[in-house]
Amino acid sequence: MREAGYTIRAMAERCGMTAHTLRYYERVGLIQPVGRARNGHRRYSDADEAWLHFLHCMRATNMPIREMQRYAVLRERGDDTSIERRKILEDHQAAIAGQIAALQKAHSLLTHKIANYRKIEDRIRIPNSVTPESDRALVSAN
Amino acid sequence: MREAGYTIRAMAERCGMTAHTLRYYERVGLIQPVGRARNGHRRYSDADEAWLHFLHCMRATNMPIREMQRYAVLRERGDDTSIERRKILEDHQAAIAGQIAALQKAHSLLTHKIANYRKIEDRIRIPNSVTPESDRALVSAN
DNA sequence: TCTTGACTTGGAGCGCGCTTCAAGGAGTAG
DNA sequence: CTACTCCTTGAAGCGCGCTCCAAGTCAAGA
Repeated sequence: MREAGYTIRAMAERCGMTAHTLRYYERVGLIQPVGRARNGHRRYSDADEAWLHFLHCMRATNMPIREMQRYAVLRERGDDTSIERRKILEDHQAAIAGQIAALQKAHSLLTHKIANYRKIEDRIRIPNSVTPESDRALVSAN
Repeated sequence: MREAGYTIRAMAERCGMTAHTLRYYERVGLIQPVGRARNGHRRYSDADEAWLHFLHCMRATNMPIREMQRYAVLRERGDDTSIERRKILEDHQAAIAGQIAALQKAHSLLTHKIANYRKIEDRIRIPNSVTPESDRALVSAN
């Protein structure tokens, strides 16, 4: 069975999802019913791939499935839904900015904590060393 | 019932969690059994608060509960678990870096898509305007 | 005394996003 | 023909992280 388009397996690999997930996305309306080979097997187009990549990117940044569904429905309705779709994307972009901020905060917190652990380890490796005044507060601060 | 320490409600607010979540965290061992007032109500200390803030920060950056449990257990075992704990934090920091990268990629993708939607909207507002050559490819590219 | 409200517990329930199962069909190699 | 692989479907199941429920205790206020 040749015929044009990617098999579900191939597309799953290309998009970094599983075949299960692709069927699931189709079932819940995130992607329109996919073309079929004569034997009934799905055949994905390049357009499908682009859309799936987009979906993957949105999911990977924690857009809920429900929101993606809203977007997908608008997309199917055409260009006159542009403003609503843009709103969804802008909201999600703002959500992303928030996530980035939280992650950066945590990242720098971890930098400090990791440095502190190194100090604790030093103290253990060199048992009788004198802990500098300035570090007294840090060490063992969980 | 006065007595020292924060009520569960107060602590929940301070940490941006619900009282339910605080009990849940205690139940699954993320936090040691909390002190009690004479009537059996929980009373949280400042040390509890610091730890809960840390937990909150880790959860907010998608550290799984299981991993936080591993960390909590090591922390209770004391300073000789420093290396293991540091490893956990370093791994999580790396995970955070990965998340930030994915989010930034999505953020810039959205910037482009949003700009494109604006173009579509312009075309609709000024029906007979000429779409510049350079934009032909972009417009309607979902 | 009665009510109100904040807390306690163990256990059940829930929403999300998949993930797996069971049963079956179609095409290919030996 | 047999065996194997890859696909199909509808439906059930699952892991996570809460979230809520039911029933009870306790203390303060009217």
